[in-house]
Amino acid sequence: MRGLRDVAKAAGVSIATASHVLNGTKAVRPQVAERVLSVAQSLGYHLNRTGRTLRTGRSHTVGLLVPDLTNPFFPQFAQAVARATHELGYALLLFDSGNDSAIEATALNLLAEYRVDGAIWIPTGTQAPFVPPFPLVVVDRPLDGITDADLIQADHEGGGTLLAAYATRLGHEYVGLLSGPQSLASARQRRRGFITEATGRLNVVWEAEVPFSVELSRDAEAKIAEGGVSLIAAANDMVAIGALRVLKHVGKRVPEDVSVLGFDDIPW
Amino acid sequence: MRGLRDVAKAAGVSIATASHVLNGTKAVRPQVAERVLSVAQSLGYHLNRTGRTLRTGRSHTVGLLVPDLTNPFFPQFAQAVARATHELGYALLLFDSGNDSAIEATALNLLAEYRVDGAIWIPTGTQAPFVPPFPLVVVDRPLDGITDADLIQADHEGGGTLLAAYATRLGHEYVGLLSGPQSLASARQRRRGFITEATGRLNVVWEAEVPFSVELSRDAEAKIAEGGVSLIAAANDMVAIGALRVLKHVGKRVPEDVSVLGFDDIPW
DNA sequence: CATTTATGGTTAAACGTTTAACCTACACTG
DNA sequence: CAGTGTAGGTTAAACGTTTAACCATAAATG
Repeated sequence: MRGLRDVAKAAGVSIATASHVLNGTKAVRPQVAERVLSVAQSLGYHLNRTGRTLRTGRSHTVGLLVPDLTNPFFPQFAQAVARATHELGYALLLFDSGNDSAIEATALNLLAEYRVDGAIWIPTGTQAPFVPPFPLVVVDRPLDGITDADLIQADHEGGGTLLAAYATRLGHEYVGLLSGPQSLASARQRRRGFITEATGRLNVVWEAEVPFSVELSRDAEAKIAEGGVSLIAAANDMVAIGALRVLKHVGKRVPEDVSVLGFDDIPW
Repeated sequence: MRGLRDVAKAAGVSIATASHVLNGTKAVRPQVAERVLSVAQSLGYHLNRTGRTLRTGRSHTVGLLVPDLTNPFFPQFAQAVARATHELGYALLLFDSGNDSAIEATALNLLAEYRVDGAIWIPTGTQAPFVPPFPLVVVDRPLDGITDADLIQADHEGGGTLLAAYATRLGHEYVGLLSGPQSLASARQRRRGFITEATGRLNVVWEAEVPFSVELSRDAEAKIAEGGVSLIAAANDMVAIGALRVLKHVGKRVPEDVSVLGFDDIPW
C-alpha cells in the first residue's frame, strides 16, 4: 500500500510538504500542491490513520456500544449518532454486544485499544469491566462505580406512570404486567412508576418478568393465555409484540378481548 | 495513557520482554511474567492497536458496510458477521451508509484508512468510488468494474419465480406487483423471475417501483388503493408491510379482500 | 542599499509496537 | 574440562504520520 513517502517522492517533494498539502496545514505553491494531489489520486493513496493517531494521540474516532441491533430501537439510535459524528468529522466505531456482558467487555476493551476519543455506551448490565480510559457517555442504565461519566436517561419511571394512568383512564380494572428484566435500572424504574400509579386504582392480577425481546418466558405465556385481565401492560414494544403473538396463538383478539400497551414506539 | 514502556519500567524489565509476556511470543520465567501481568493490570494498560498495526502492517480488523440498519434484515446479517469475526479473533468495524452513496464512499475510505484486512460490502448502488485497497466480499449486488472481489448472491430470480408460482398455486389470477428499486441488481432479478413465471399464468394488472422501505411512492399507494387485484406481490418484506399499511388505511382486509406476498422473512 | 519580514520549503524527532539479531549464563554432552 | 546447546533476556530498527525548528530566497521597508 502506498504511503505518504511514495506520494512525496513521486511528486518530487518532501514528506512534510506532501503532508501539508493533504492537510492544508501550511501554505504551498498552488503548482506543487496540485502536483501532490494528482499524484496522490493516481497512486490511490489513502491516509494511514494508525500512523496519524500514533503521532497525534487523537484518533478522531468515537465508539458506540449498544446491547442489541435487532431491537429496532437501537439502529435508530445508532443512525442518529452516526449522522452527528459524521457531521463533526469523526469516525464511528459501532459495536453490538448482543446483550452478552462478556462480549461487551471485549468490545469496551477494543474501544480502548483503538484509542477512541470518547464513547457512548448503552450497557446491558450494571457493571463496567474496568474504568474506561476515555470520556464516556452512559445511556439509560447507570453503572456501579463509574462516577465521572455523563449519563443520559429517559424518564422511565414517568413512562411507567403514564402506562398505568392511561389504563386507568380507559376504564380498565384488572390488568397484567409484563415487566422487563429487573437487573436493568430502566426496567426497574418503569415498573416502579407503573406500580405506584396503579395501586388503589388498578388491580394488577398478575405480573411476569421477561427479557426485552419478543421471546417471553413460559411463565409469562401461561399468564397471558390464562386471561382474567382486560389489559396487558408491557415494559417494551418488543415485549408487547411478544404478548400479541401469544394472544393470537390462543385465539384472543386485540383489542376486542384484551388491550395491549407498549413502550418505545418502535416502527414494527 | 499508560504504554508498554511504563509497564516494562514498573516491572523492571525491557519493553521487548513485556511485549513477549503479553503476547506469549517467547519463553519468559513465570516469576517475571507474573510480575509483568500484574503490573499491566494495576496500571490499567491497554494495548495500543495503532502502534501494533503500524508495526505489523496487519490490523486484525475487518469492515462491514451495510445500506441501512433500520431494515431488520441487516442487523441480523451484521450480528452473524460479528459473531464469526469475534470467534476468529478479529475486530469488526460496522458502518451504515444509510442508502447514501456519498456516505458510502466516505465509509469505504475510512475502511481503507483504518487498514482493515478485508471487508464485506452490501452496496447501495452499482458503483465503487475507488478500487478498494483491501480484499473485498460484495454481497447481493455486483459492482461495475470491480473484478477481483468475491461475490455472494441470493438467488433473487429464483425467489421472484417462487412468488409468482405460489400466487398461481393459490389460484390467483389478477395480481399487482410492487417491484423494488430497479437500480439494484437484486430488485431487477426478483422482478425478472416474477414476470417470467407470471406470463401466461397470471395477469399483472399493475406494477409500481418502490424503494426498499415501508414508505411507498404516491403512485404505488394509489394503485394499491384502487384494487382490482386479489394479490399483491412485494419485492421485499418492508414493502409488503408498507402495502399492508395502505390496505388497512383504505379499509381493505388481509387476507380476506386481498393477499400480500413478501420476500426476506424479517421478524416484523 | 541594508535590513527586516514573509513565503515556501526541508530535516528530524517522536508516537507505541513488534521482532530479528544479539548476548549472557548456565546446563548438558562426550 | 572443552565444547555445544538452550533458556531467558536486551538492543535497536522500523512502520507512517505530524510538526516544531530551521533554512533559503524573495519581497517589502526605511
